Amino acid sequence: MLTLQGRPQALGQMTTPGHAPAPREGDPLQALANRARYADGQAIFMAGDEAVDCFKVVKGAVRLCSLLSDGRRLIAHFLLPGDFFGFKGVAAPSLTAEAIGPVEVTRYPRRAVAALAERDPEIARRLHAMVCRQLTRAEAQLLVLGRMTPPERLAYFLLELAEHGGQELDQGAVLDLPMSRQDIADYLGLTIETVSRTFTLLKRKGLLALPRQQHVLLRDPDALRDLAAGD
Amino acid sequence: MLTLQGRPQALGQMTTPGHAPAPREGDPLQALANRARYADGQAIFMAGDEAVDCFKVVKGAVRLCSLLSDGRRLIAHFLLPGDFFGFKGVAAPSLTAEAIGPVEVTRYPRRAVAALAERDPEIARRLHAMVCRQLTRAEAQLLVLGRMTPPERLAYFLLELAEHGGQELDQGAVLDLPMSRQDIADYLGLTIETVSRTFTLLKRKGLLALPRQQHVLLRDPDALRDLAAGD
DNA sequence: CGGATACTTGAATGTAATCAATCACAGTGG
DNA sequence: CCACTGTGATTGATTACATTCAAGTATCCG
Repeated sequence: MLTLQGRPQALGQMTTPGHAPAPREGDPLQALANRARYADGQAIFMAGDEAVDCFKVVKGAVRLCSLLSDGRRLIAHFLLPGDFFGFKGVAAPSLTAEAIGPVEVTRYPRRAVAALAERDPEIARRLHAMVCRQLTRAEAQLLVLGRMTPPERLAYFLLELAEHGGQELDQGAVLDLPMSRQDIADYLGLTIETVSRTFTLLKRKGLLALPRQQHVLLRDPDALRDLAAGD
Repeated sequence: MLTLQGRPQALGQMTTPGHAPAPREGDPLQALANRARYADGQAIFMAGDEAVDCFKVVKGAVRLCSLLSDGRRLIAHFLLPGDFFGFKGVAAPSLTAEAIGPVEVTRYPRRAVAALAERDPEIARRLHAMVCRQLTRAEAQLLVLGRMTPPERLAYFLLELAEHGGQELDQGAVLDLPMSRQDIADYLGLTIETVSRTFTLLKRKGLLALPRQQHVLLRDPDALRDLAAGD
């Protein structure tokens, strides 16, 4: 019932080649691109501020989060290399984007993107498809936060991350977690302790191993999939 | 920090006049419309099935929900008169739409809507804006499900409902709840008992009154707003 | 008015949160 | 190279709170 979407927000097949800043002919969007870097924890944009740019992650990871005044935090999305963000609508963003570790992004001026979408229906279609995918993704996550147990949530998270890479994970893929346990907790609506205990639980059950704190070996992807599907 | 969006998915200002089936000249979308009725509990479309139509609620209420195989359910959205649904992307819907009580909807054939959007950039823009609003709404709800307490969740729900009507609620608006306590529970990620107890709690605190089971009088909208904002 | 359903309330349980300490690890400087 | 230090992660003990199980009560409909 719960199906994981691969590559949640791939807007196209732009395999940005390394660090070449030259616009790629095939993609009019890429002509608008420029690079930017952010340090660990730095805000890329803030909820409520006027949105001036759209982004694509090139290197590193980004979190999109909401914050309550008493410090409670929820991370709505993690963005990894290849993911686009900040493309939603024209108004001010409702989420804050922050760098997880050093991050490198491509930046597209919002006005130019909008103008391009006006002229080029194909671009408009791609932007629309992107937002639709994000919505589907968010809806799946509502079920996770509203009705799933901690082990189910963690399995969901790990598989989502694994499928982003697109790698076959049937032969014990090793997953690299760029984010902290606190980030994972804030993504899954749990505390850091519960995330830790749940890692330990899944380890004891033989579903995964933790060779390093930031590395996860998925020992039994099928069992994890069953968990993540909630049945 | 948590801002409620009024009229979450108003696609236009189509003030559909009662039961007139005639297409309205000003709106090319309306030319595609036809009517349909559904009985209480009836599925309008099912997650996974091919999407053939888009909808607008005319009368009654609709729930969009996910279901796990063991019966756990989460309602992602409630749709009320004036709300559009089923407009997301071209693929199969990820949520099931069900009638809450007898429902009357306008139906737009998906193919025709897509074709219209191809020809008419203004329509495409409206569709895009609609999906963006839904995404923003879903992101706000992630925070609710992931980090808020039961009273906060209920206050959020009630205000969201109140603001849908667009009425000024400063002078004790009476709210009509078309859905059951179980529906509210499945929307807020709680059990039916917790929803009930939370109603009682807010009643004791003087924030609201329940003249009938389905009617809520918002006695102190400001306090409710503070609760819903989580601070 | 009767019966069914939906909602509320109560008591007990279980689970995740909290509070607190220990452990592992990366980075630094001796 | 290795002890030292600070941060982040894990583990343990306790608490708080929503869930579960179980009556009771109100409401709606025929």
